[in-house]
Amino acid sequence: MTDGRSRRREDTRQRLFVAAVELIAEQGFSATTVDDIAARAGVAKGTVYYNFESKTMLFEELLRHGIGLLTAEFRAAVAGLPPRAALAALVRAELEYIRRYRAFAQLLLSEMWRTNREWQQTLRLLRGEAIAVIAETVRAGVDSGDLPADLDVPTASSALFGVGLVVAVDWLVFQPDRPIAEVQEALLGIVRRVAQT
Amino acid sequence: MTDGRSRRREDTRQRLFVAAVELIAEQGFSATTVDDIAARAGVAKGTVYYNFESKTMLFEELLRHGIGLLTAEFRAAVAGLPPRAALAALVRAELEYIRRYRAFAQLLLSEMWRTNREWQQTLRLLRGEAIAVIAETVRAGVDSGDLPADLDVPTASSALFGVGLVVAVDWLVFQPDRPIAEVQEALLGIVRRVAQT
DNA sequence: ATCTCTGTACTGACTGGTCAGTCTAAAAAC
DNA sequence: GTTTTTAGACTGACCAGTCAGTACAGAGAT
Repeated sequence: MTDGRSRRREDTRQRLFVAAVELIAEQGFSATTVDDIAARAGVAKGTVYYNFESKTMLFEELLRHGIGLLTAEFRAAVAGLPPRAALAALVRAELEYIRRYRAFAQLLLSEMWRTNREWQQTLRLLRGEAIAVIAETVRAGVDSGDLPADLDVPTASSALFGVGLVVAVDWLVFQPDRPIAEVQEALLGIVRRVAQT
Repeated sequence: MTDGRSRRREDTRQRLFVAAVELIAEQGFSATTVDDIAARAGVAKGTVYYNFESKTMLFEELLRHGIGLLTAEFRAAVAGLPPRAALAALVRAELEYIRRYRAFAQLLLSEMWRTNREWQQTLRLLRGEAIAVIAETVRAGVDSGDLPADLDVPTASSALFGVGLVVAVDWLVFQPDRPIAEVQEALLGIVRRVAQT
């Protein structure tokens, strides 16, 4: 599993992920061709189909990989913190993630609210996993009295997730010269004020 | 201009707009075929090309039409109001618009942050027109001292626009049974708190 | 009133190109 | 010697855009 052979194969898969995420972020899933992905990754087309079952499966595995990473960072960020600090840590983690994987964030923003696509079910499930971490934190805050008791936990959680995504990507696309630290401050300010009881 | 012939033609164009906006919101621009649009509108494929130069031009005219409407409603909403009331009116107008044209809002959210698409330039321009109305209002608020003097006007304006879009569409897609009035209250609450000096 | 005539709106079969996915034989990596 | 990758020709489905032809409303002409 970690011998030379599979390490090599894992490299190729990573290169294909990187190529696919960039192209799909720019153009969308349908407008991106498998030939493009192979060319950008510097591999032959056959290699794509040696490593992935289909274009759709490549995309689904990409989604799983990307959101899995995000969920893991969310979990690491909140570990052991009290509710209010944990909430701030989540915002920081989300923005840090978007800064590192901006193409994936852009892709998520564009494909997240689609309906009637083959991979839509997968995406919903994964989105749910990431938001569940946020929801646990918000729930803890409500239970401990740190957050307003009448707060709608699932709604607040998904709104928090979406707001971070849209504000950060908007900033990246339309004002790419500005430092991400500013977005982070602005968002933290918003969340802090909103969370005030 | 308003005789039977052009009225009929205008009807057909409207039907094509409606069909196109629904399909593109669900599937995206590239995944939506001209045959699909024609079929949903109940016309022959040739009719699409009789009324529009190309699939891309149909989409661009659709964007112009939809965002033009939004911009007009923004202008009507703020007319004559003092800054803080105008800001609340803008949020209300945006949500009212999204409630009425939910498919168009979904489409906007999905295509807004794309790069490298033929119609991207048009979309940026139109987005700028709508946000300009928000920016004028925010600017007036800063000048009159109703809003913090150190507020970054363009950033705050585009963030406000994007946040309304993402929160409302997220609600519509993932919790469609809930009344939009709740989103409106939640968003107004957020904006009110954030705008506090 | 009926009868051409004319431009407008629309039709749907067809074309040329594009693209996901297949296949092969041989090379390279391990 | 087994796994992974290569290069790219090929197939079949699909799809944007075209075009010759139909339908029909209304505007004179008789």
